[in-house]
Amino acid sequence: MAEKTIYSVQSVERSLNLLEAIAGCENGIRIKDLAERENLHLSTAHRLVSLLEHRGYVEQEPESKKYFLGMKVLQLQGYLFKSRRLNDVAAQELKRIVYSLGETTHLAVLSEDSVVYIESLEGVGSVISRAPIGKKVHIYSTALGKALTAWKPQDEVERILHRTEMAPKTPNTITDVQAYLNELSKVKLNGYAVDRQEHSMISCCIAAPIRDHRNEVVAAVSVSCPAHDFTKESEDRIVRELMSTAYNISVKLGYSH
Amino acid sequence: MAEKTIYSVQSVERSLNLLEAIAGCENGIRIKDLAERENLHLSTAHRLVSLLEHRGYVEQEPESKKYFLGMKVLQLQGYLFKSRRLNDVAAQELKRIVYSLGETTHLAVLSEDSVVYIESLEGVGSVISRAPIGKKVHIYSTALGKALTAWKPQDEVERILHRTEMAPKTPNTITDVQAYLNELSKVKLNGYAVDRQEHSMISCCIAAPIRDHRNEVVAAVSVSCPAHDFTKESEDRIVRELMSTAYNISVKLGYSH
DNA sequence: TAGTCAATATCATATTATGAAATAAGGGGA
DNA sequence: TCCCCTTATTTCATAATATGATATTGACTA
Repeated sequence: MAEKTIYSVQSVERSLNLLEAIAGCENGIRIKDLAERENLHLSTAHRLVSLLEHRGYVEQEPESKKYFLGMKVLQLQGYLFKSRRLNDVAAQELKRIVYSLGETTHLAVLSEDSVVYIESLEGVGSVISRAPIGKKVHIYSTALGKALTAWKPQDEVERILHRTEMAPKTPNTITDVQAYLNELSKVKLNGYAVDRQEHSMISCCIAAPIRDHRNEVVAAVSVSCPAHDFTKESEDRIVRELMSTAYNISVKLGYSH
Repeated sequence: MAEKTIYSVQSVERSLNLLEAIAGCENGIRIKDLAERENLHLSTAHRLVSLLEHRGYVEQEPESKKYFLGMKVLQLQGYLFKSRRLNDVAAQELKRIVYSLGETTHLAVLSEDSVVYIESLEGVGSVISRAPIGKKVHIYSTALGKALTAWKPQDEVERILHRTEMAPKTPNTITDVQAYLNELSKVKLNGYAVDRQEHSMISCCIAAPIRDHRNEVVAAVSVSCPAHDFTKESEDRIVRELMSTAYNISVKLGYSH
């Protein structure tokens, strides 16, 4: 928590702002609009974006002149997995879950205030489709979110929630900070988190934390299953599989407590 | 092709260099080594990397002080519009291939000089394992590379090859620019590309181009199969499936020629 | 064909990023 | 336990660099 001094390098910050702005534009954006939106002079925006383009971070569609996010990002992402070892280690285990349970599974980490999917495997014939890798969801309505935050310091969780609008996704969604914190106590007690149609009416989800050598929760695995199949029995079966999977992955990451 | 002037913004370029350097370090890297490697003064490197850290692009492991790629990259990837649309659209079709052929399939795009995998599905019980998403491979030894470059202007392909060391991966690898260009003519004639143990002795691979509304090749799908199973019959069967898959995806992307 | 709007390029200048040097924080050895 | 050495972090004056104004090019429309 010890606050580090924050350095500012104007041109770099502007570049990152531009990159993220372009990233957020599904249909691309023209340089002029971009400059306006970011309050930059046209020539400045153009110079910075040209550089990003040259480096492959953004691409310009020749005919519309609109800028889109570039494929370089994918390459970076490829390195991310390698560097984190998580994926390599987790891939085998996820496959095993899918084979044994036939349900869709996800691997996710916490990034800033969000749950970010970093791997997913769709159950053969499963009704629940996998989330695209890189997708962000809120912490408050998902089992993964609960599993990823349950062991964090409470004040940190509160801070995240205060920055988040806890809009109800379904009638079951937890929309109250205190209620969420209570839920987290249960998660810690059980060792796993459950989403009972809180994110979507069609599915329920169970998630378990993955820990590294420091005993820190660094990721979480989940299994989703159709709400109408979610009985006490299936829940127990999934929990058993999931906990052992999460444990195996943790051990491979160096966890030994 | 008209050469654009390349702008340079020192601090931004340095930041991107640092980001990419960190990305390439599987085991993380300390600021001092990073500064040395990039020929930057320690304080400059530190300032820039701190900024990247603050923005979530890199993360510093507290005890070792080493820097790793951050999770922000995943969020960006989630925004990758083109590829996401591509992924959504392609996912269904890839699944179909896996079901019908039982072989591992890949979806890739060209980024800079490389083939980059953006989606992969492993065939149930297949010997060929899927490449990790984000992985880069050279264009000259893979069916995907051929499919992605065959319809590009020849001079562009030549330029890529001249920047690439065409090292033989197997005795079958094409290591000569002219031979590769000839191969591309065949690809264009057939409408699909084949790798006959050119990248690895254990597998063969067939790839077909995916086009968008402009008729441009924007991606390619491939099916890999064990070399010993690669008969004329299996080739035909795969080609048939693959071509219709590539066509379906193209149509969904707006292709209509 | 002229006129408009947006993208791209050039360039002098002031702002900003820089490197040097100081400080803080660990970590290992005596 | 304490000291020394290494490395991370911070500060700050200055020169180099990024900036915005302006000019040019190009594409589209009426």
